[in-house]
Amino acid sequence: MGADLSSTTSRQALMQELEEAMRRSSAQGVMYGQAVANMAGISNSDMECMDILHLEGRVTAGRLAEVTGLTTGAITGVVDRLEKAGYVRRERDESDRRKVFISVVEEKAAEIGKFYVPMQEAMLKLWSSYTDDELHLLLRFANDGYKGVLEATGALKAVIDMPPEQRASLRMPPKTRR
Amino acid sequence: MGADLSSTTSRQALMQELEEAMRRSSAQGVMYGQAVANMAGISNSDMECMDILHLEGRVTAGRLAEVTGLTTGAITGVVDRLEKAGYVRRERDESDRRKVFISVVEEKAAEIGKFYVPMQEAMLKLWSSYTDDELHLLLRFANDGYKGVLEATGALKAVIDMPPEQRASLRMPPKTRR
DNA sequence: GCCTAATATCTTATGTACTAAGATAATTAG
DNA sequence: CTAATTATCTTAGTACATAAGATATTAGGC
Repeated sequence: MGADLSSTTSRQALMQELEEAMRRSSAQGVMYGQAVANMAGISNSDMECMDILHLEGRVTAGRLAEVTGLTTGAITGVVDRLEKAGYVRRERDESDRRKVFISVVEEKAAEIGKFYVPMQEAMLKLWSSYTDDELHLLLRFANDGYKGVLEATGALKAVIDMPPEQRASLRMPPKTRR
Repeated sequence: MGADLSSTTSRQALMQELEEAMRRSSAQGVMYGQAVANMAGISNSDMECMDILHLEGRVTAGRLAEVTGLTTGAITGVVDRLEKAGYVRRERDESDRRKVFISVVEEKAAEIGKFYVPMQEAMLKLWSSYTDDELHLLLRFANDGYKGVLEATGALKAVIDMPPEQRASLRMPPKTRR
């Protein structure tokens, strides 16, 4: 557990502060992303798919559904919009003609990239104030953090398997009327 | 993952790696939040408002609209849903009866809190592997990061004032009529 | 006090993006 | 060749958002 260098209390407070700071900056990051999507005139999901396309390159519609957690029907809509706006192209796989590969139209996508310039500059400025060793620590933190959140996402499913009398009250009736 | 500590190139690569790691973990964090909202049976906006209520305490409907960026009409819907599900209560301000304060029903809201336990445990575990000094560095980083993103969000508005021939293609058709 | 303007929330009409279920089309297995 | 499987698209219905305006309350000028 803790490398308890000074008092336990202050360390606890430190962690609390850290949690809040992380939450704040993360929330602001989400806002930035939404602002970019807005300016580009596409939805959040559309933007998320563009992100995935950049990271993974040419992917199938099914893969997008898998990663985003959206239904294949929703992905059809996403790709329709992105294709119509000129950001991506549909390309049938010639060896398996059921599959549809989605690929980015780089020249057009670069227009979106412009909106990320302020963010990239801010991050660069921020990071340049750290030593290599400090950056390594941050990298380790980010990687461990990712693993931690993944782990927590898995553990979250276990929470649903808790005493049923509690669970019942948490559930929302999926059928609603207006 | 070899680290070349000396050359500028490796520092550049380090930053690139850091950017990607941050992006991944942040995206995963968003996913976690969505999963929690899903399990609690409320929408993302509903959850965001619950968050704000926890941070700011008893706030008016108008304040929620202001912070979330949603219209007041949308907030009416959010509060309707949350109230119906028992998470919040509407309370008219007696000194200005136009205003409606929204306050959390703590006993009910605690049920949502349960879903955050896995995340909190993961973070606690993660942070306990760092020294106090390291945590201070991380805190500084998170705070500076927040400021950086805020700054970038401001700068983003300036990007819209770029050559109009580019902007036109980016704009969303506001094709609503009434 | 009364009329007008301003403020805070809610209502209505409408549009977008989602899901669920199933249709369509291509591939694989028996 | 037929049946099962896989990948995407289509259709019908729902949720949640906006825009504009309705409603209710408060505040200001006379």
